[in-house]
Amino acid sequence: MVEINFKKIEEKWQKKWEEAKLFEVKELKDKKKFYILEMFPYPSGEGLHMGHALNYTIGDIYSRFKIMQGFNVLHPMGYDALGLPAENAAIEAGIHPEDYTNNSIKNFIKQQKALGLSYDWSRMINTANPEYYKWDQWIFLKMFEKGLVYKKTSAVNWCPKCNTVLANEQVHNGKCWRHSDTDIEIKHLEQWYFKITDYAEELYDMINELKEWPNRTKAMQRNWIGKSYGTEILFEINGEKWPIFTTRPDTIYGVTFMVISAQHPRLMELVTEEQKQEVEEFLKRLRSVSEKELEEMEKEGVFTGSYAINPLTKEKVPVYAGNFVIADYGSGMVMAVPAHDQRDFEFAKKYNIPIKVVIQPDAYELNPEKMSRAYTGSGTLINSEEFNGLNNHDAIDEITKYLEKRGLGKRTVQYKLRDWLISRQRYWGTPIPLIHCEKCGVVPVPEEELPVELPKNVEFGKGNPLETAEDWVNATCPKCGGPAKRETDTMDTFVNSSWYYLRFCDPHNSKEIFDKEKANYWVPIDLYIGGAEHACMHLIYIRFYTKFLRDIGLLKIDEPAIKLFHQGMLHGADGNKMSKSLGNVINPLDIIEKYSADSLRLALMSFASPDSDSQWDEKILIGGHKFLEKVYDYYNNVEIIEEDKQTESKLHKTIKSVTKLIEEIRYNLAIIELRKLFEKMPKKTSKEVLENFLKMLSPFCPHIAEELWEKIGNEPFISNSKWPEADESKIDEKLEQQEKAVDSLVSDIIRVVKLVKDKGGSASKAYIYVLPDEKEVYLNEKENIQKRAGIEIEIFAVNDKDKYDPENKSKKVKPWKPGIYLE
RNA sequence: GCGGAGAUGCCGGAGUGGUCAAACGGGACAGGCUUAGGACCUGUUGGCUUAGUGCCUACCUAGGUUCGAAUCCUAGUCUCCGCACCA
Repeated sequence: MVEINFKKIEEKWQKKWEEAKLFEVKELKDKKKFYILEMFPYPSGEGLHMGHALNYTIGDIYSRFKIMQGFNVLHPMGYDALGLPAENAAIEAGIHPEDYTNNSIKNFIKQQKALGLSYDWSRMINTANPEYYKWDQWIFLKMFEKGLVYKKTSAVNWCPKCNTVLANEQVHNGKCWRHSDTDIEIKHLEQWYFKITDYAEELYDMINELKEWPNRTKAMQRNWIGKSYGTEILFEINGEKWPIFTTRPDTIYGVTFMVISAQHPRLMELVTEEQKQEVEEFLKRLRSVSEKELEEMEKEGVFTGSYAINPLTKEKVPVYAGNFVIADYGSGMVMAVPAHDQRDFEFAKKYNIPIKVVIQPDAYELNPEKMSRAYTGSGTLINSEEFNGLNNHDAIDEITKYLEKRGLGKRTVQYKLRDWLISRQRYWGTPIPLIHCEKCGVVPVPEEELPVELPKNVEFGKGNPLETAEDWVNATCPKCGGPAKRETDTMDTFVNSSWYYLRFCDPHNSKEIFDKEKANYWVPIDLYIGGAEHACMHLIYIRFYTKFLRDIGLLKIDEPAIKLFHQGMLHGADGNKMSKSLGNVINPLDIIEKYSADSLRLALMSFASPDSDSQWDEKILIGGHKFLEKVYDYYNNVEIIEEDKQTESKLHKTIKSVTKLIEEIRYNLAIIELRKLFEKMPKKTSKEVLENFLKMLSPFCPHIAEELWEKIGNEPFISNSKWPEADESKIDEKLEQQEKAVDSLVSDIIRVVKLVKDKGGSASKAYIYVLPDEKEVYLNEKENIQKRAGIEIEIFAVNDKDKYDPENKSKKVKPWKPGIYLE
């Protein structure tokens, strides 16, 4: 077999694609568009890792497939360049984040090109570029204008490693999403928020419209947004009506106390003089614990000194401040029914608060004295005045109606989703375009002054670096012209990635965020590919932004992406997550160097289905590499003939299945189909077979496909040639059957030879007896059969007069099941 | 606690009512080629049995539906993942 210089071939075609601007696209009205996007990377100094390579290859195959199918394919790439890791890495390396980031991007591009990815590089974007983040600021101002931006002081999540606050979505299990070893601290700070909760309802309800999103992602989003139906009930405390939210109004007669969140902004209004000290001590203690510890803490609380009046019973119940009530869910205060809620039960036991049973299960009788846990099941109402005897499910409705009639409450819907905390006390992010004026208060930077660029001269390492840029901080108030100060918080980097897909439609527009017509030509994204870990972060934010931009008239779509695809996690060969400390990291570039980009692409798609987790396996890589060598070798020696019905039949069957499998992103199976076809391609075959096999191979292994396409006498490029269509009339099941019959004859001969030899006999020739009308088929395959079975054969029809058949084996012959006699 | 995914032969991994002892790859084994090894080619790879056959046992466990189940239903076991004091 000849040595193949994969590297030379790959560089040759990468250059040609680039020179031909093969993947650059424009809006073409008469062509059907297809927008395919992989989640853009955060360009770290480490360069491309295997997960990136997997992600991009999945997208690239689809993109190439769609191009060949005649779609106008937008397939862009950009860099999510702002963010803390770059800032930290830059500080560590002693260089400016901008230089650090630009180097990383250059490195990324080089590596992505080496993979042979079909991007329209002319549309590349870099979010750290002021021409990009200018539009982040522009959107911010639009939101500000619409009242979707606000500032509030509250308990926030602080990551001591990042040195900044985090959004709710970025706290995973009480730890920072970037530092899984770092406990989140609770701080009370004034921060900027986006009012994403204004969109909670639509974000929740429209999940149903996301027909081609993975179910688990939709489930996670539903869970995260957390819609629940319930009743808001007004409790009077100190002469004032306080609303509380409950999903169990049926238990209202069982309320024996109330709990207000320790983080509630109005908590102190309820605290009496006598209880003040105790409450403050409690709060102080809570402030010193991390979020994680808070979650693991026992339910605790202190009496506030105030009493609430139950609107139905008129009973007075004590109000406690508690550590287990969430300040910004519902109204931050709950009615506590210890008999029928486990948390309330534990709290009541701890503080000796009475327990009142109001729902009796059908099977037995509850005794408040003897209960060891709350009864949360269904049953019949007792101790509930006129509602006694009602089934509790009906009571939910009845009691709510009763309350509504008297103006004491109403049906409502609550969401778990919190507003998006976007303030970050760090440098490498989009500056918030606001100015603080002593006279005028908070004043937005006028649109025409955008972008507010990041100042270059800042000091890193002491709190928020922006505060050290005095020239920058000191500004004039756009309203009164007086001295003022710039906002030094920057925006969460998730802001940048929330609308980047739109900028790709018109990346160099300096006049507006994007041309509406261009954007509306390309959107929505037809196929969006990325990791599942973004289900409750990026994928909620991008939906929110899309809806907002629609509402200000820029877009006509409701959702950013039609189909969402999550690639599986690629683990190291040892089954663990690839990590430097475990030493199981495989670098894509090393593999490209040692084997080839095509081999890597093939391997990445062969480990398992692209959406399931898999392990790196050198053997699969080598197996694929060998396959490509065989293909190359084959095309260099194949003899082209006019027609090859047998293989063409197989070809068209394969076209049918491969097309479907690629469409469904089941690339691993598509590759298997191609391998099966190749296995059956004979030394002499038709151009139709040769061309179409290569076409189908080309999305997976585009370089070698181009090379061999040229070799068999075609003009470049196979990359934009027409995807084959299955011709049903060429699929001949009879030929397939014959092929199977030949296969089984071969293995039958081998089996019988072995049996004979095992019994001490010998066999040097096999006589084969077939039905008369099958004879020709077998004769045509004679050489093939001899070679494969490793024995000389002679074929007779059962009715041949002069056949040699000493044991009368022709008697056993059935259709496509020849008789065999060995000598 | 809530929600999601899954459990298939030595391994990876297809298959989701019959055409399934179950694709494809890897490994192992046998044969060919070769001075030898590698590479390459051919075949075998649940058990028993047989001149290429037939039978039995199999797709986490236990039941069930069906003429028929790896595939559907019920219960259970285990694994992975996400969220989690959301009232």
